[in-house]
Amino acid sequence: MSSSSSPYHHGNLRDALVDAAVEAVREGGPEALSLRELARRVGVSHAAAYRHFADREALVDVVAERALAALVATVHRHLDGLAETDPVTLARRRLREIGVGYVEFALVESGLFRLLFTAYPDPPEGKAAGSAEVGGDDPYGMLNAALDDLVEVGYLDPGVRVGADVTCWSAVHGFAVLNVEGPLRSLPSSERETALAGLLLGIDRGLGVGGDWPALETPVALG
Amino acid sequence: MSSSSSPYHHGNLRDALVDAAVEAVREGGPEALSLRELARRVGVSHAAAYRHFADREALVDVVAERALAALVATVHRHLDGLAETDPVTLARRRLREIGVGYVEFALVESGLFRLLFTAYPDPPEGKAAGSAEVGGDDPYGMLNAALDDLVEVGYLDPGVRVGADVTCWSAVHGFAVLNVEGPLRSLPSSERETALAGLLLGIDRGLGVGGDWPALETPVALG
DNA sequence: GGAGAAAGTTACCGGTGTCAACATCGTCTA
DNA sequence: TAGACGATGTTGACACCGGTAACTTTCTCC
Repeated sequence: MSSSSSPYHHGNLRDALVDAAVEAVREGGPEALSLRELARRVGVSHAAAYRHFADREALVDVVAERALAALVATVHRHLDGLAETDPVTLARRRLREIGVGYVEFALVESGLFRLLFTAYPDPPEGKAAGSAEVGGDDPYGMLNAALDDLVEVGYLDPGVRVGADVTCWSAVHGFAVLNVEGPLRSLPSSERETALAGLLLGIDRGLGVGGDWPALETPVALG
Repeated sequence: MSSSSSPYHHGNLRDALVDAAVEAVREGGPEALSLRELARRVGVSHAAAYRHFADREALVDVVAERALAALVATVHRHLDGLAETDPVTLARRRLREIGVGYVEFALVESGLFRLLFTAYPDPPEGKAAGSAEVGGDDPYGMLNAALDDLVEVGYLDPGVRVGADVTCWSAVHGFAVLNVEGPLRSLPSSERETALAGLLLGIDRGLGVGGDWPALETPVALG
């Protein structure tokens, strides 16, 4: 009497819960992640989740990992779309596309983005901790790699390089936050794009070593 | 028999609730703002609050106003501490002190800061809406005033002026967010200060019209 | 001195996270 | 092959939360 209807054991509840959680967060942000609601959706009793997650936070952390991976994927996609021969221009456009991808993800997947930054999987911090850090699979690593490239091709002064990572991250992240959940959230998207273009241009110009490089001409398109 | 013990009517429940709410948020952030807990603290039944606030959100909005006022006050305090004769240097240092004050507030009053940006009292947006906007009593207005000053004294190119407001706000806000609740939250404060100094220097340098202005020398001190 | 509004109260509803006790199932071993 | 055991899922409770309705007390004003 167990074969038909619903089996007592779900089979892979954990994965099902995570999938449902990701979906819920995509649609309603972090505050839409309710264990009971998830259990309901998956067709399981409200306490079942505790066999797989210590508490709500533990599930949030797993969703955050997924969100981070998705963010990295979006940025990578932007990077891969780059066709450019001149190494200096390529490096500059790389940095810029990281910013565009970051902001695009924040706007398109705002639920995941918001959750990600209330539970960021442990920080870059000391910059010397983890092994695969620079260039690794987090936005900060990619940013650092891009900045190092800019130094290598001679566009970025090594002295300026030091604080550039935090500055770039701050600017782009701040733009994203202000536009996703902040006071700029109802800006028309055209204005938003020109504003972002201006910001990225400011970064590019502010970083340049002062040579006679022409400005990057490509417009910004989000989404 | 109403004079002693506890009078049926509190007297000024509304103010008491707001005060208690501000205190709770200062200590525990937005998620610590519970109507029932507040009612308990003030010594009143849990439903009493609904005579003064439509719902929780309404109280949050009032706290947000207070938070905004406190933020503005902090920035103003930094601005008032400026003694400088040269108009260009003064304008540049004004812009910088706005950034420092903003970040300082975010770090010192992190609870209020976090609440503020989940319920920002309606946005600058169209830039043409409200009356007392530029130079008014919100950080965005102060920022715009400072940038206009920079144009007036000849430090900032009018063409660059256009997007400068969003860029500056994004950079400083992003820095604050990353350091308050984000991946940089456990950065040692000395590193934090040098990072902020670098960011503000980047802004100042990126905005400069290219004259022979010397770099601002003052270090950043938070708190 | 009433009438009526303002500002409290209690009692309830549905929602949440979390835990303890119990039921069921697969699996591994005596 | 029988049975024990651990993994997994269920039920029922508890303590919170925000919110509403109905009732009571107090203040104010005519």
